[in-house]
Amino acid sequence: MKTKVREELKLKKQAYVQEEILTAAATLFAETGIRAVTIDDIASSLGYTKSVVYYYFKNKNQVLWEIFQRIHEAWSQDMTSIMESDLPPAELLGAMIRQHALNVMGRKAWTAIYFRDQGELTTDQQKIIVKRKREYDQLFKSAYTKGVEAGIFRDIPTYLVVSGIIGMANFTHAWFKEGGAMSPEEIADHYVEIILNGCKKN
Amino acid sequence: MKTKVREELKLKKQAYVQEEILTAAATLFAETGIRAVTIDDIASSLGYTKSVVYYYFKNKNQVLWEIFQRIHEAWSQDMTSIMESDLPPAELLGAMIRQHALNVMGRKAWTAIYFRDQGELTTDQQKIIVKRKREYDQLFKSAYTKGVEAGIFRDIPTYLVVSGIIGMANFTHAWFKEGGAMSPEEIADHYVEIILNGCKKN
DNA sequence: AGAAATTCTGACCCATCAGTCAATTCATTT
DNA sequence: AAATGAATTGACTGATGGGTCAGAATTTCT
Repeated sequence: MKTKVREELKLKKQAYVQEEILTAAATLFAETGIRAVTIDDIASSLGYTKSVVYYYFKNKNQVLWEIFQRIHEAWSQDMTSIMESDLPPAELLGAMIRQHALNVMGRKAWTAIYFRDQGELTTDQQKIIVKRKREYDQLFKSAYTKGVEAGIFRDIPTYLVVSGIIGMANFTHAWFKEGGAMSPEEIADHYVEIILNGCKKN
Repeated sequence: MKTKVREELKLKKQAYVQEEILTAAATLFAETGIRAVTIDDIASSLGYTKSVVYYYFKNKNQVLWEIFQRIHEAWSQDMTSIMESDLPPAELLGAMIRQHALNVMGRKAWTAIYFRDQGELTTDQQKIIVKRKREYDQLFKSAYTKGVEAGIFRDIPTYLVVSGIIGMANFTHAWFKEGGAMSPEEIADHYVEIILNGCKKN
């Protein structure tokens, strides 16, 4: 069946162009905000015309939604693989903070979009994102709770601690510059230390 | 000179309507993002027509810029009055964190706009805001540096600590609900404790 | 009351931009 | 070389929304 081979090739090429468009779109969205970016902008940043984008995506919302999907997939994979390694509470929470911070700094555009532009999605899509964010927070919460139960973390409301961690890490997207004085790893490690010390029971 | 009295009255009335419009605009801007809010939306949320807004403001950008001015004024006033009370480093930094967190939670709309929508300003305006933010950060940095010199804080790069603090506090705007389980003061105090413990030299 | 200033209205213009579509080019297969 | 189908173009439409303006309504002053 040559048709099958051809079909696959076609899909691969399409997938490639789609990813290319998504990457370009994400960069532009992050820079100036979704509303400020036209489909023309996305297309011409790749040397295409508007119609090409519409050939690969139904509409602007689908482009945005696919970006959200990519972000979620990547982040949740990273995080769950950490959860599986059963480290003791402090090390576990530390690894999670570190990973989240690295993710943010490694893909600043993603963070900007994921946390700033949720409101551009449809209400149904927003519901999904809210739920996913809750699940993501939940991973941090359970790690912290374990630490409290083990008597090594102070008994502070977990959502407060977790939000603080996420907020602290997310904010790096606003100031971190690739190739600056500190590497993402150093920055992440400092934050891990601040939080772990800050929450340590003494 | 009756004309003078009249002039003043006129200005007062105008000022009142202007503030009214700015408040309404800020709320809407925060909710859905600046681009998503039309001048009509702002006007009709107050029972006015579009033209009324244009009577009091030159254009949409001026509305936004005035909001940014208000935010800066309020925040920098709060902060400098804390700086003037010469507290010892740890207490000083604690008071600043507390104040910033309270400001954020007290005016969630402002925070959303000030940190999310900077990109909607003109480049000249952005430059001013960037400079102001740097000055604001500087206040925190100097407080932290004092603590390091006094040997009570660990010697972590100050911009890292300060960004962490601001990020943590700012993020409350995304989850804090008026009338929830914890008061803004309690939340602020917890964050103060986490940071001070996290940075304490031991 | 009547003049003068102020505030407000609604219709209008114009640029932008999401999304469509018929037609064309290009690549692949037979 | 002809046929099939994928990829691309560019012109078009329709809606939206920023901003203008001439005049109407209202308030204030004399």
